[in-house]
Amino acid sequence: MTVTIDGDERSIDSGTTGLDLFRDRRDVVVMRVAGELVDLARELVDGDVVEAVSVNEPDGLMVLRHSTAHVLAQAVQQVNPSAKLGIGPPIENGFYYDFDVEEPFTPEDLKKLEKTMQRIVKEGQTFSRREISDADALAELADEPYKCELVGLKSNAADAAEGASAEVGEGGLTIYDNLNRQGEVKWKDLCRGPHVPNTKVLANGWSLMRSAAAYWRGNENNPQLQRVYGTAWPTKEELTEYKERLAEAERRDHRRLGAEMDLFSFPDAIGSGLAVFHPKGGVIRMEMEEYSRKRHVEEGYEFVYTPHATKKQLFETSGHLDWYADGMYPPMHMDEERDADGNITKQGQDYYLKPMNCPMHNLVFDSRGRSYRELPLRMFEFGTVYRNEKSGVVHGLTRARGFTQDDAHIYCTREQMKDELTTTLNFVLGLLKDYGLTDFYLELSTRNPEKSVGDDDVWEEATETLREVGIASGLELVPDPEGAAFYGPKISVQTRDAIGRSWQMSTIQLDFNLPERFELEYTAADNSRQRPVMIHRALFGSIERFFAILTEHYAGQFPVWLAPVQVRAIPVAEPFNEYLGEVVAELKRQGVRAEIDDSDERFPKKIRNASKEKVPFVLIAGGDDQEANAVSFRLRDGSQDNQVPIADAVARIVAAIADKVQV
RNA sequence: GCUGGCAUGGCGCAAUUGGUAGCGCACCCGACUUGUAAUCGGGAGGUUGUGGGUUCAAGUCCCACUGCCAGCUCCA
Repeated sequence: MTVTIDGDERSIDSGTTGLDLFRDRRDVVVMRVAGELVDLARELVDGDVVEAVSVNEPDGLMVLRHSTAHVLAQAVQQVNPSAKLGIGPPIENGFYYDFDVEEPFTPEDLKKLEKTMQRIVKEGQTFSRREISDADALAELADEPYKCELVGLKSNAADAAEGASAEVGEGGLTIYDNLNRQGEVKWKDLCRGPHVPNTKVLANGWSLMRSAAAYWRGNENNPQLQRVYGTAWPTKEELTEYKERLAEAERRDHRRLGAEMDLFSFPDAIGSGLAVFHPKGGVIRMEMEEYSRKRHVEEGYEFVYTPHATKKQLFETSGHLDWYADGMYPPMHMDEERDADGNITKQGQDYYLKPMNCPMHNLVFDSRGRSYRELPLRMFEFGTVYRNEKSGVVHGLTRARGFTQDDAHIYCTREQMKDELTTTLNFVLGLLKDYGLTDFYLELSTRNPEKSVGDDDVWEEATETLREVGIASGLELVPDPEGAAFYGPKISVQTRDAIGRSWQMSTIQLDFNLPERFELEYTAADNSRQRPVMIHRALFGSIERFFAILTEHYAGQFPVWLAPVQVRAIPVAEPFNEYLGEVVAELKRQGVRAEIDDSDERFPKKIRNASKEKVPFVLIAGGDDQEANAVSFRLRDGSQDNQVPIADAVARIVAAIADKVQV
């Protein structure tokens, strides 16, 4: 019979499997037949179009990780036969498997499980597929209540739970038996497959990472299972590299750098998720804000300031209390008066800390009659908001309970909307680039019918407008179905940082609903009353969070314009203090944050201190420099540039700041 | 909020079976000071996150609370 293998037609005997075909290619873990991933052990039939799938490509790697998850589950049930199986899919960088067990896993348990897995891997067990009817599966898996639940849900596995489609898919059910070399069944699991042919393929490229609870089928009303996370790679070298990437991310963690570099802290006395910025962090933040202000002025934004607290009514009008009351700080009951007997003599009222700035900006818009001549009206504010984030989600500066949005609301006509969105998107991207981010893509978040207000055609128009603007940008546009806020669709700018992690940055939301709720109006050219369209736009999202992202992106080595200390002058010895002091004075006159280290420490210690503080420019002067009326540069990478004439050195530093370059 | 773990001077860590809380860095004082990541000596600093309990005795065991870490759920 004839099959097509990786584009070449070949004639093969009946009964030939992928194992036979790809015997010489050790990297091939699975194959694609007519575009579908199947086990190598599958027998091919006449006319099949077959592609080898290497462990080094995404599909192959996923299969490897899925199979590793199976070995984990096998090990868990070997150690603890009463453990019930949940779901065990591959994920980015690895896999997890959920178990219902009496006692949560301890770190020692994980070590023991790794040893057990190691034995299974070394034993070279094969994954053997067998088809089974629903009824037979339910009978065979009677001891696995979660698997049985999945059997009942299989027709819409994608909805059943994240990862459920790894276990059951549309069509017939399959069970994988793990066979030892004698062909004995050592373990089995309901699974859609495919799998690598043999556990030996896993080799030494995997590792268990951590355990934690997870809700069954991702619903917090369901019981919690114990989830074990692992990672798996084609080779031990790639595993080691992955672990090194994790270590690098840890070294860059803004919470760690924030403490080390004295940038900010979260005093217990203030409360969870509420940061204070120390002087060095304050400088960085001030520079970030100042530059943003300057650019907003240039782009025609006007600046407003609004209070942090407001009466309840405002958030009833906006609808925020309907949707987000749980996420708001509880109300403060004000102005109530009682007599001596405790009877209320004056009704009080509730005030809330603001979780959003938009209602306040609407009130500014509505403070007087507006003309079409004023539109687009662009209001900007560094508006500090407070949100009652659940205790378990607070995370450094990236998820705080109090933070400052660089928030703008643009009021315009429907005709202006598209141009305005285009301009805004370009402005946003340009500004992010100025802060040193370069790698972007867009995400289009569309309506969630369960969590939204407004008419369909209005949503449709808003969504299509955003889509057109997104496509016109030329950036990749990724759909985010049902990800929109209740009042309108949004486009968000995602950025990848220096070590490849993506972050959601700016959001641009189109909103026809709040203008309606606030009954905002302007007078059009024909003297009619018209409703403006509102564009919500945050660029950093939150300044605190952007601060954290930049800190991690730069690993604390900020570009000169943001660095808390831009120049540290270090005399080789005490006699040169005065000479270097004059250079520092000149730099200060030019607005540079320069300081001299005239402490009693010895020279090498001063170099070390400057290095640990990640100061971008270290200026050194000794006898050679003084004679030449020069200074020597030492940069953060340890490189040097000796005997640079003072005027040149100053010019170089001033230019590096003005050009916002990294050094 | 849920599950698990953790909490010892400013920071990083130590303290045997429950038995006198130590070390390094930073800080203060003194001496030293000539070319690229740690000069030497001395000093000060902690009722061990908070509140209860068990015990002759608690950093260590138990309970509650607060905070932090990981994951889940959530994220306007």
